[in-house]
Amino acid sequence: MKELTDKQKKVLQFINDFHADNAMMPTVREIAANFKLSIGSVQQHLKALQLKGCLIKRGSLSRGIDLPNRQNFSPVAVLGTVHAGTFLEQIEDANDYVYINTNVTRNRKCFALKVKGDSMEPSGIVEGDTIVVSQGERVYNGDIVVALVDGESAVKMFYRENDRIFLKSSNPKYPAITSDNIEIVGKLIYLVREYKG
Amino acid sequence: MKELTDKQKKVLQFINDFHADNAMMPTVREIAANFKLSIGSVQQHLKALQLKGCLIKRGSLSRGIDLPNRQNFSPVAVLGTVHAGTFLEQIEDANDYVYINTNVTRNRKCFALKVKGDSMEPSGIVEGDTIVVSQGERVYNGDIVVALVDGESAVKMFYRENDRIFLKSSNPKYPAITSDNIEIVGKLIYLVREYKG
DNA sequence: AATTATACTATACATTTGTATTAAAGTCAA
DNA sequence: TTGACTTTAATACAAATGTATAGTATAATT
Repeated sequence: MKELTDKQKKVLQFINDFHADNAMMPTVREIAANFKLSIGSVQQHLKALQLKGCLIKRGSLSRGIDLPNRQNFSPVAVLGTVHAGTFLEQIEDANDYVYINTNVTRNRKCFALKVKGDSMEPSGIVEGDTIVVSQGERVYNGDIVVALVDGESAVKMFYRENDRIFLKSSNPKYPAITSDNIEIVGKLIYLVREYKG
Repeated sequence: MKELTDKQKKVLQFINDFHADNAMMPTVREIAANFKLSIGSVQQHLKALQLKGCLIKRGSLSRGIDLPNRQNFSPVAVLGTVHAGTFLEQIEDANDYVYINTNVTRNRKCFALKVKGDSMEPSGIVEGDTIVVSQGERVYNGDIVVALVDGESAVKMFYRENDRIFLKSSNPKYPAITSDNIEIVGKLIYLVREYKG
């Protein structure tokens, strides 16, 4: 990316802001109106930004500007609650979503869960946290997973020793779990926490 | 919001997905093409969705669909590292950003920091976490804050007792801090953690 | 039977929007 | 000065897009 002139920076900034506010890219004329410029002048700026790699045109679609470093977010459904240590409560109508950058969710099959309990507290997972779980991932010793043990689900650290799976809480007051009937649902890939009040 | 028909749900879902993928709303004809429908049919669906409050039209702009529950994200700059317990390292060029829903950042002045150290581990804040701090907030006992103590910065729990401020680590191996020269920089409002590998 | 809501097609028209062309003036470095 | 680049304007045209109209059909409700 070459250096941008002041005016080019301002135009790029405006495009960015406009998109953040309106969820759509501005038209040539909307940019022109903002800076009190002519259409041709804006065309020139867009052309320069394109040459410098800071802007992409999508054919001749309307509002067809795109930004190379655009951030994309996709909704991940919060499907239930994990009483970290024991059960998973399924939520009936999944109207709750967390929005995760597609850089993270790319090519993955994900869902999210609300955490209850303190069994993973020393790993930094506390009550109220929302965890994002990716299904069908390869898991290694020490990974944090959501697993089904005899039909009940929990968030635990995964360990395989001599072909036997152990699920350990990071909080020492809970014992490690092992069973012939353990199914790994998915692996933790993301966590968000909102502090309210 | 009234009940949506199956077809209306599908159309709404497509609009949502299209926007997530392309950062712009689809045109009437793009929707029509996706479902192999006529323009008029799509117009009908959009009209119904609008009546049911699930969709907003912005005048007669191109791609002028908007969604009432559209999620907006704004960049929050990651300004440095907090060696949770001691220093704050300032990062020179802030090219790192976290994107936070504007529902959270609304009307706030925020910045973000990378966490190092384990002094807040029992509160679920561990090394590598990115915390979002809001400046100029009113803080109450028990809130987690970023504070300057004699010029050095740290993430701690805030307590005021008899007009004296105490900053406590949740990890008991660190002592509480008190000083005549404590400045509260901001209050923790959000935390994100990405599990890599 | 009449009404209402849904679902769909086909076509025409008006507006919005991107693009091309031409022209002029300013800046900066070789 | 020349030349390259930037900045700006005015205008015209083509493509994309929203909107309106007219008509058919089905299902559920009154």
